Amino acid sequence: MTIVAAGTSDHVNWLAGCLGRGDLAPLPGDDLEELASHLREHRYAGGTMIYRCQGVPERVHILRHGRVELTRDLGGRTAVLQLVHPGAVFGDVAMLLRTGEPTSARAVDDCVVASIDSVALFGLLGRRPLLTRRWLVAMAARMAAMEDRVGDLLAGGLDRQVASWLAREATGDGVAISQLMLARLLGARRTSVNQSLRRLEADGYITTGYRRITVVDRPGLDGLLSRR
Amino acid sequence: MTIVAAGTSDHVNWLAGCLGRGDLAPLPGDDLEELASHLREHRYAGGTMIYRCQGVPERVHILRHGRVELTRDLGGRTAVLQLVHPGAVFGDVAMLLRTGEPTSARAVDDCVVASIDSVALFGLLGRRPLLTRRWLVAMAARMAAMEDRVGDLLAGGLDRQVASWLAREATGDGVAISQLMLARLLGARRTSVNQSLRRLEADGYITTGYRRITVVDRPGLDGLLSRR
DNA sequence: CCACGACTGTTGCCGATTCGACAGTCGCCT
DNA sequence: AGGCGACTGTCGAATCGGCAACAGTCGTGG
Repeated sequence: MTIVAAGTSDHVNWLAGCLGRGDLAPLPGDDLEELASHLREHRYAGGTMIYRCQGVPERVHILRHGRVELTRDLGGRTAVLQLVHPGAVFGDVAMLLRTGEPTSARAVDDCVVASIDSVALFGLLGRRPLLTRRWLVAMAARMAAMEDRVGDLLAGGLDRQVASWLAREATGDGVAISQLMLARLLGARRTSVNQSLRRLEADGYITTGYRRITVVDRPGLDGLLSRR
Repeated sequence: MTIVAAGTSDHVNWLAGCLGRGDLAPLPGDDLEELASHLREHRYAGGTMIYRCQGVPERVHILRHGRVELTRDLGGRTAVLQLVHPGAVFGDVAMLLRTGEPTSARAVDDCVVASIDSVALFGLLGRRPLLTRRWLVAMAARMAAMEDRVGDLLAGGLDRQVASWLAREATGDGVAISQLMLARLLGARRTSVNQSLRRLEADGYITTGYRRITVVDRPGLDGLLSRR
């Protein structure tokens, strides 16, 4: 892990596109600049821990590059609660609620993570109403994603979960993910996920490769989810 | 459903205790009063729909009495995403994101629901920074609950889910809930939930009655969840 | 360019859950 | 008090996913 000073102008530009739906709650330039001035950038190699389940967290993180998984140890197994994408915030819930952070964060790929001291952010939210509003909208977006996730988990069989996850996560040319990680994300065994994937492949919806899943027939996949 | 004008002083007192953790983001009296002045109160009989999955919602709701379930129709079955308790907000996520409301709300018991026009609330959040901050904290609390929920769903077998739900939901003398509703809440079949309950009962953790589950040995239940 | 670690494909068995069905109980409403 | 609708308890058959094990493939780093 290396540390890099932040707060330069390209940080400000980058920040403007973060924190969820900027179009719904625009931020003035000086809010962005003050936020950027508090940020410090860290790099983490793929597979390393960013933090472990801990007490009240000292920093709130914004992911710049790579992917981060938030995990929780429950019942002897490790559940992956969320896969964080660039531009998203993590660690803020515990900070807002003043509770211990109940999850651990692990870099899936090589990552660049910007972070801000919890106390500084807390003060900032008090002084900058528009930042608070933006944060609220971003939190709502995450909440909607979490509700979708719960819906998937409740809805039915593993095939449906796999299909739903692919429909939501796969961009144009597919997803780079190992079957093992996908299995942990869905709370299932790798062998079962493998079988689901092969069924979807046999039905012509996807193709699979090494650490990669490609959606071939997205309309068909969507239809699968709405029909059944 | 009957409509009652709101905005009286007892509404203000009641509101002060709503919206999650008030201790973390206190609201001045005039913020509360303005919010209360916009509220209208509706009553719904148990079992009736408050709203169905719809377009952009016109009102945001705060539950005053009773319980409300937020459901989503997926894959031919109805999944219960959340069981709303008095003092909690629902319908705000879609309003903040300007999207259609993807869930339906049904009164489980006889309910009293206060609601505010979406546009009015939107304006209010713009004018009242402390209200926005409070709303953010309340949203964070719901987010934490949702993460717990996902953890339960990922963690393991049905017995664990039932135990975990009971540990979280059961107050002093138990919960009033039918096994069918609990099953829909956990995404399982009623017969399976029935068997889990009878196992927990046989092990001396709970007793069951008509539409009621009573936790007899809470320490044991907690132990069950942390150990395994 | 080779070796090793990580990942994928597959199989048989088993326990857990679902499905469909039915009988008995509870409580509310008339 | 009676009747009806909702809820609970139970069963066997079918299905799904978990478990354990192993062989084959990929790609990366030395």
